[in-house]
Amino acid sequence: MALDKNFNFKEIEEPLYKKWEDSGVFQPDLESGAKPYTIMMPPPNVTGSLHIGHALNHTLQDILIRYNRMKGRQTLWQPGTDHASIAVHMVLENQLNKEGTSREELGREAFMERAWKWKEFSGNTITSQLRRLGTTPDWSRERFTMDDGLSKAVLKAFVELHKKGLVYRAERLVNWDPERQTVISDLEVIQKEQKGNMWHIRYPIEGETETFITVATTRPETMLGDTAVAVHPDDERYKDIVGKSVILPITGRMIPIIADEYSDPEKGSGAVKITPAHDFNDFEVGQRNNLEMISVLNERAQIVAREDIPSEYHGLDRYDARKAILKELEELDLLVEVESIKNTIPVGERSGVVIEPFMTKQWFVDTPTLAKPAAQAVRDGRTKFVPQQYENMYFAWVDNQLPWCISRQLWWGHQIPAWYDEEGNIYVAENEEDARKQAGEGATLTRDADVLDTWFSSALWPFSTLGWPDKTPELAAHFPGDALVTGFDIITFWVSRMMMFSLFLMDEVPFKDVYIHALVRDSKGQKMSKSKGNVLDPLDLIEKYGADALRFTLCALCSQGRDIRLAEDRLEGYRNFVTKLWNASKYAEMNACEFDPSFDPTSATYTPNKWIIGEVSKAADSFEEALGQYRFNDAANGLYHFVWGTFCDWYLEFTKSSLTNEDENAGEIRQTTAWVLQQIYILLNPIMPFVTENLYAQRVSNENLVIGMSWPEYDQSLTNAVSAEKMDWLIRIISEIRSVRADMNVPGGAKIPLMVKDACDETKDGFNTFDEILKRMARLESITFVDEPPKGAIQAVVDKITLILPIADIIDLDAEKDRLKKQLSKLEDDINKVSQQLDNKNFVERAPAEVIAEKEEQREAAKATHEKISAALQQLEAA
RNA sequence: GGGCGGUUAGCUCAGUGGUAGAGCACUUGCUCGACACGCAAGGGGUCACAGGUUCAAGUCCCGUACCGCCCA
Repeated sequence: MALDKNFNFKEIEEPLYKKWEDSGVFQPDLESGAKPYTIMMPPPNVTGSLHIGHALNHTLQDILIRYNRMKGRQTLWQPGTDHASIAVHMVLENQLNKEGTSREELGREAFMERAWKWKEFSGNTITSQLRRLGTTPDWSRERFTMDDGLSKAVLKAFVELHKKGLVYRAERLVNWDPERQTVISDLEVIQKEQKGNMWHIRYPIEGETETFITVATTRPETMLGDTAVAVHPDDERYKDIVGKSVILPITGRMIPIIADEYSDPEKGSGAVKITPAHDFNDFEVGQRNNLEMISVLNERAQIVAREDIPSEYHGLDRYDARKAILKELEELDLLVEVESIKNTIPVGERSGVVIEPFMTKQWFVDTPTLAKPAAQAVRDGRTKFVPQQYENMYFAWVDNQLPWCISRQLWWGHQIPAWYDEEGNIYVAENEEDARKQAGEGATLTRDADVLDTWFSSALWPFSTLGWPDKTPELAAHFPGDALVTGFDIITFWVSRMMMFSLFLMDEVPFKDVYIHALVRDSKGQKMSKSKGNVLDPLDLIEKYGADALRFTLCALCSQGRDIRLAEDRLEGYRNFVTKLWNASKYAEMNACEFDPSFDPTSATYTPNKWIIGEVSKAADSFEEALGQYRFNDAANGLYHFVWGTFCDWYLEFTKSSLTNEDENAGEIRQTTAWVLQQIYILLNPIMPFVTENLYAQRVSNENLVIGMSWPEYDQSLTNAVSAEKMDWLIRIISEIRSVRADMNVPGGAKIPLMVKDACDETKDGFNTFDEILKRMARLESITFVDEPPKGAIQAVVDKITLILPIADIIDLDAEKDRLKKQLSKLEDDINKVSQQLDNKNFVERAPAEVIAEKEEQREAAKATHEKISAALQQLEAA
């Protein structure tokens, strides 16, 4: 069966993937006793669909997994998705809104049912898309953060943390989303810059007439909750009034003037209003000064009905209240100035709603305590970041932890395992029965209605997916993992929390290496986003160029510490590479290069064969070295260069005519060609699995899948320096002649004679051995050895010999003279440069001997070439 | 404001103290029996700027400018 004209990826990818999946190789053989290799897939959001960032992330993981599987490791790539509390709520509540109902109307149970149904329906989108990429996680072990097992792990972790006092309930100021009506974490709040106003308001001082203190604020509506005015203790202007009170306008409440370093004398009037229940900084001031905390906004960010707040404000939305208050202040002649400023406002990452600092009772994790061992583990090198510079980002976060608020006023998620009795006592337990035991007979218990932050369950991922808290064989084998592959934006959300929870619950780091890859941007360096319309959809790209091309592109562009700018022409280039490999295989097929399992590469005798076999082993070594250091671009480019630049451009050309002429080397060449291709299919398989698997099946054997094969190990003797040197010489001779011909505009088709001057016996031997190759590839009519060049010939120097092309009649002699002069001047520059160094006493005294020797050699070589070229020029000028 | 990264060919980027590299683009020439998604050859660089260390700096150090990111 002959190969098609091109690789028809559209028809081949899907059935091939099925073959892989059905073969069972994705699953680790726990009985094998082989050294485990484990990667925990960062669980994509269950609501999500595949974007180019996922494509990069999963391609890199798949390359590591496929490679290590072939290396014989017991490989587990653990896949799954997380339940994305807030995102799912947003989807479902939008649906309910459209239907004219709400989750409250529906009730918790019915809502959850609906959420599960929705998950079953759309939750598989991303996992099926990942299959299109050709990724090979163990789908049979796919987990979801709300599975029974993982939920059990969440309960266990919560209870364990609570026992040690590392989970607790407290009243604190938190980030509140008034639309979603839930707490969100610091990390989900984005500080957005905007144009705003700074309103300067006068507060009358008690017991004095016409004396005011002016405060400035960007949020006038919170003044209803002011409980102090603060001035700097060193501020002379206000020295006398510290300790007095101001009459808070509109409310008539008396609030003290206090001295606190928080207020900045340089800013505005130097006096600042303090609203501890509505601002994080003011909260701190309040704690320091024992101030009252007055919440004036409810959970919907509406003004509450307090006695000291005039009733017309009750129930007003925060922005309506702002307008009304400003109007009233103006009427009272208390608004002295409105200043236009740039300020930042906190916005919910997902909802886009302005976040409100809100006083409420919530559950917290004592992350400041948990973060200490997590930081130490990286400082000790038990977990390494690659590239290392990302450790800074990790430390910046982990060393400056604030308690992590983990309760969310949502339903979709893990309900907090805490029960309250009628007196408000708290019982934390894995189930109600245990809680009841703690509470004693007759207590009426109600469970906390809130759920946990999704990241709480994700933080357990490296061991909860393996069956923890049970002691399973997979947990024993595959924890801790080897590598975590993720983007830098997830270091804080996820990496640090896995570190903390893993060290606390498992007493071990969750993974040895954290490889942080780049962000994929568009060709102009802009972040891809739907609103900008510059999104490259990986599925479109797969449709257009094939999964192999996409995978190879992402791998080849993935250099460390830089973002990836992805343009479609790169994909085109690597699609061409797929085609190149295809055509080389087709060439082999047409020339009857059939794979011979009995072929022993160490037995090859023909020099080009020995050479290319050695090059295979070098290419494999570089690939392994690069991958070992997570240098994906080097890994990809090394193979690219070997396949295209070495094997196709040189080896196949060297050996072509032996095959057509059926000379004495033809047999070994056929074996070698087929063997090299077979090796290429294997070496390239981790990056380009589809085309290599397909070619292997068609051209080598379809008995076994490449995916399950062993990574080749090459005998050291295969890298043969002597043949490498010989072939390198041959390549340089051919390149030099081709270059001179092109420079001198010798017609491509013209066969010309070559004369060689100063050839030693070894060189003559080389010319004789490769006579046919030289004549064909350099388009030569004849090769002869001479002592003196004829008049008016082109000359070129390679090593110690001079190549002479006596074609005076077809070339422009002046152009040739110019060419030689240019070469001479370049050589003179080189000689001067090196001489300058060699003449420098300091250099000769201090530089290492081998460097000096190298320079001397360079100078000698340049001088020798210079001499030969000057002779050529003289000879030409004499003509 | 604090921190981190970047600045190398037209573009996108490698580069590990010892004479600057790749891919794409560009120019020229090729219906040579695998491949025009190709072959061959070529042009193109003040390595952002200024200073320092060193026998020797794109590479190490300091500063400046600009770009990007993270944190406040």
